[in-house]
Amino acid sequence: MTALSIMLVDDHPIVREGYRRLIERQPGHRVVAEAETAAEAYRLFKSATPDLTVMDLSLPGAGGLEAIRHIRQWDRTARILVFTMHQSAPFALKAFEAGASGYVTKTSPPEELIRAIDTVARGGRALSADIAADLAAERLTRRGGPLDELAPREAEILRMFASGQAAEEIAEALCLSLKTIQNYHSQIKAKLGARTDAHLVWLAIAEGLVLDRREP
Amino acid sequence: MTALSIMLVDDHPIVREGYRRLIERQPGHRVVAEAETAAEAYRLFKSATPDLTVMDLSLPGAGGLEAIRHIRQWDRTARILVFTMHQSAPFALKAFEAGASGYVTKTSPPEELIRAIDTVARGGRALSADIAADLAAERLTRRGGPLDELAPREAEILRMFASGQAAEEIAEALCLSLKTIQNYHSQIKAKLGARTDAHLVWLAIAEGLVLDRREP
DNA sequence: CCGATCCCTGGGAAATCTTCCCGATCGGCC
DNA sequence: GGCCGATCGGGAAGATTTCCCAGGGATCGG
Repeated sequence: MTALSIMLVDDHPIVREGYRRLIERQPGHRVVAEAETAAEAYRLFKSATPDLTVMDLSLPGAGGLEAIRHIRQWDRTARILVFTMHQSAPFALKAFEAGASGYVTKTSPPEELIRAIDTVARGGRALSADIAADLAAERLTRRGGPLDELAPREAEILRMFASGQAAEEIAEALCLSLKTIQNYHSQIKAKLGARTDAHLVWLAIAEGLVLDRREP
Repeated sequence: MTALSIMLVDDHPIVREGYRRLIERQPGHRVVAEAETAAEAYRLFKSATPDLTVMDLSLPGAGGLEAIRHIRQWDRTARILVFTMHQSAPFALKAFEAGASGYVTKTSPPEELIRAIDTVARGGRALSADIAADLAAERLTRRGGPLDELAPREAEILRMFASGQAAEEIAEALCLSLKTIQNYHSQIKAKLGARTDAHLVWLAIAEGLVLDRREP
């Protein structure tokens, strides 16, 4: 096999520069494309067809998760390695759900990124040690997020509420009674121990139910 | 004068690597120290006494702003250039208030960082073009951030509310009537056009009134 | 000094929302 | 079948929100 072709997706040119130098220091690794936005990533992927894509989640416009879904929809065999600053297990889970094969945080030592690239290129899965530890702790303690307490419907309504939708809008969107939404709202606050709507928003953010900046 | 000595402060090793290579490509620029946390930055500054410090705002533990204040408290002549992903005029203002001499976003082309480093080293002030445009637009249109609409008291109450405090708690903390807080709350929502408390929290986050993760 | 204006503080009253309790249905599971 | 939890909503008392209003204080131009 010849060189491994790689596409970089990150909205910070200087940061891309750092990745590129680091990656191309490895023999047999070539960066063949660089994209700044989700749309550009999708477009470039189709023309460059890299063996592997290294993608940040925080992108202007549609977020990185959207980009991953689009690319995977176009090529189900695409290997995508998420490389992001978000040191959050919920983000990592979302990335894998969207179709990523790896998740490495930018706080990791450079060797970890290199190792993850090789692993993912070989068809494997890679996960940052810190995130892996988080997930393990979550599984062991059975309550990494208080969200486990919530029924699916409750979590869904919390997500909509925390993202700013009014109770009436949620009711309409879900074809439910306003009263039902209000009841859920009270129940969710009670279950999570939130005394305030604002507190509820922070909990939703902390659990990765809603994303603070644009999206991933 | 001999070489310009520079300290880098950023919690991502790989990102620091990128900066360092970029900076040291300039003749007469030498990176003499690298720090990952605010505490480390303060400690290293005292021993390395760099001519200029390039600092990210998102640091583990105490944030970058805190580091800037500490360093400037120790050396009022310290030249600090903030280099961060936060493309937000309020963040930039906070940085300058804390004692920074420059603010460049990571979305800027590399040359802008180089130019800013030289400007700040020479005793000047530097500001990213995008942030400068934001500030100008804010001044011109009188509402770049919707928060300009708010009276100081309103902003204060919004901050407390958005950070999760209940109306009653705010009233007690400020020695005001609960009714007053409730009235403010309604008025703030009306002024900012927020239909929902959650929406209000997002606005407060977007304007940098409250900080999502740790601090800047 | 005077009026205009804005900020800060709160009362009143009607409308709305929250909370708590309750019943109903439906699908799993023992 | 019986039990349990998830989902969906009504009812009523209590709390909150909203809108309107008002007085005091500060500032500013005339």
